[in-house]
Amino acid sequence: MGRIMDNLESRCIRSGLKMTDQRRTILKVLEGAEDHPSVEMVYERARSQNPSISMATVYRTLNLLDELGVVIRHDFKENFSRYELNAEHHDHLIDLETGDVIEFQDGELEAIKERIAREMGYDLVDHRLELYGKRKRS
Amino acid sequence: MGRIMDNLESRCIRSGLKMTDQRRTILKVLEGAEDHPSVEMVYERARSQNPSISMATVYRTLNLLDELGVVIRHDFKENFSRYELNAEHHDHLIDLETGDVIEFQDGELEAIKERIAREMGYDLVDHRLELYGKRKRS
DNA sequence: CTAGCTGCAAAACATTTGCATTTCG
DNA sequence: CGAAATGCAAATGTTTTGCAGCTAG
Repeated sequence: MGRIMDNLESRCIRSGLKMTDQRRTILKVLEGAEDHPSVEMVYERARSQNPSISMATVYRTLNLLDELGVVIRHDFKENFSRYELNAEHHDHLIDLETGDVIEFQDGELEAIKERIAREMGYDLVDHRLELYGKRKRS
Repeated sequence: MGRIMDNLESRCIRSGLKMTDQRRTILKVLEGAEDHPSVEMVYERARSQNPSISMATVYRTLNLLDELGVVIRHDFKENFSRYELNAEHHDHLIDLETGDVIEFQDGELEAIKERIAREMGYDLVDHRLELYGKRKRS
């Protein structure tokens, strides 16, 4: 540990955030997450490490981190949001049967997105691509 | 008119839906929409043609139409849903400055989406691609 | 010390639902 | 007539916020 967390922490501090226990805990939860946790999940995991943390703080913190670009907020076809640390760009494939979220990256795809935006007279600021599928039988 | 609406209506009837004034009005609103209206907007437009229509009915109807595949529900990066008639497939570019939603279609892109899902061992059931951009200057 | 955080509970929003009544077929 | 649809108001689930007290820097 240490390396990544320090980077995260210092990035937050450089952005003018105060480092409280709650925030440190939330960052640690995000760091350790191998999935794309919902706010509820971040809350529960944080709470198990540090019971004195409230839902409101989790929401406020995730919103801040999102604005700073430290995390990415996802709104898949569900009625709640999920978050993940903002690492290298990738897209998502959602398994419709299990709800699993699988990451993937495809250079050709990235190039095409850029091209399309450009052709339409736009600078691409952000984008999202989600594939929803069922595991192939046989 | 007539042609499209009859198709819509008969499609609904064939699916076992009763054709009420409210539903006819909502279908007409969707037919006339050149944008991607929110539920609130569908409600207001429907209401101006037929004041005896309630929000609950708009929600219930749009959900039904979505299940039947008559409309497509979009959840862009906003905190509400938008709907449009289910015509030929296309993706969306959202203008971050004006909020305008622009449709586009790109065959190469479609092929790549299929390929990626296949390579990962999935059958593509649904997908969404949204580009968020700012109009190029100069 | 004090701007910024926090917890709590209440509010805000979009959306759904229970129920009594009306309507389509 | 009977199943399905409607309006209304209340309930829901997620996310936000006002406020008084706490804490990092």
